[in-house]
Amino acid sequence: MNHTIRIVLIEDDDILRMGYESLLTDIEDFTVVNSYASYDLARKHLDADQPDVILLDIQMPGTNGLQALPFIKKTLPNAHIIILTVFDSPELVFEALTMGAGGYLTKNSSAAKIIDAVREVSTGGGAMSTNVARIVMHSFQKNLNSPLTKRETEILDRIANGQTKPQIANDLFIDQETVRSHVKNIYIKLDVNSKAEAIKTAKEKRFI
Amino acid sequence: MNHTIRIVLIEDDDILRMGYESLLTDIEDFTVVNSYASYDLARKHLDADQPDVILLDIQMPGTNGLQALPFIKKTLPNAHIIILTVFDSPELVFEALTMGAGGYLTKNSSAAKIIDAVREVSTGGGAMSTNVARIVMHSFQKNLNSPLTKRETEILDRIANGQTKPQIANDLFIDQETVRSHVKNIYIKLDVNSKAEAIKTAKEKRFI
DNA sequence: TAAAATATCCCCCAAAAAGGGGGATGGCTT
DNA sequence: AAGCCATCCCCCTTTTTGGGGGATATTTTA
Repeated sequence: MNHTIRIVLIEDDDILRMGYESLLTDIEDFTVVNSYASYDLARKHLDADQPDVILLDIQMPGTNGLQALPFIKKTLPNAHIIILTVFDSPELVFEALTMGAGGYLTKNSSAAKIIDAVREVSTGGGAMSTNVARIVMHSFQKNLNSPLTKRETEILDRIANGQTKPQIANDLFIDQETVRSHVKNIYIKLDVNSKAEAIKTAKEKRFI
Repeated sequence: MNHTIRIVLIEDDDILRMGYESLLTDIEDFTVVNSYASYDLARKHLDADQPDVILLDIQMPGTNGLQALPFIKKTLPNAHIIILTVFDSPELVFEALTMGAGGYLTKNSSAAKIIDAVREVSTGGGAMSTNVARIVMHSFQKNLNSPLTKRETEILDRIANGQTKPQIANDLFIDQETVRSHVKNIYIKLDVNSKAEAIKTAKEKRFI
């Protein structure tokens, strides 16, 4: 199959945009159908462009990349979007990920990585620069030195999922009073005295 | 700096293990200090091996990779661990991520990807095969067609974090009764009638 | 512009849950 | 033998919840 990957660039920096365009155009099965300096400029053309992959800058004049993402997904549900950014703060990364980008590259990514990423997302894969991967993996990592026992962790986890003590007791086939005892111990260990505080503390310290 | 990256392989498949060893040994700044068919065999040697990077298979006889991970991290806190697996189920991926691996590769990864991954994790970066990246990114992606309004989502999110209505009211500078109204509407929209159900449903449908 | 959705607030009520205190018991590990 | 762990029991008050019935002003959308 000699299917050409149709690419649209949305990047406000002229130099970078031309750089990407030149880089990607040189790839045999890539076609850069259009490139724009902002989403506001791109918007009315996207439908006609019918891109398979959109390289989308976050910081842009007017509608920024993250704001544009939902609109793009509505207009072109089948397009794969790769976020480009110089920032790599956890907050921005997670916000971008929740918006449903197929890839997230920091701008220091090498040419080879960018080309790989385009190919990956166009086939439904995921692409992440190593900075982003590190941030994401760190967010998953649990604290291995939790003061909580297995049972306590199990129970606090259920509390964090909104279960009441009676429900938890029922699910775990133990008495409500047992759950209560565990909760008491959890509160002592975390030095808190309410559900909300326990959840907050436990999440901050990655006990759950 | 001509620092050699010391690598240990723990992989029960003889062919694969030798394949990796041959592949990695050929890299100038890589040294495969040892390779083992199981964690149980590797355990007593790891301290002497002092690896920078450990390639760790998940499915193994005896202690499997995920079970071994906490022990390895305790023995060698500074070693970077790359999980190798043929499976790529979300459950396994997330479990491995919570254990604190620095990389997660599926076994269909190309030689180049493996070499890249070793280099990445040895410098504290993250490495993820595209399959894994896809799974992880999908887990973050929120449902863009949530029936909940911004305010309702905000409130449900706080409920999911264990906050009570009075606390939420206080934080948002609104009346408890207002919070109550929103909660009522949330329950109607989600067709539930308790906190726990609302959280469960909203998480399943990725509204929060 | 008119209708719908949204965000805000008010009252009634009973049932449920939470949290603080005080225990006990058997099992397992160190 | 001492500690931790998981299990269960009782006292008690306060807080929270959820179901019902509204109102009103702003904002969005059709």
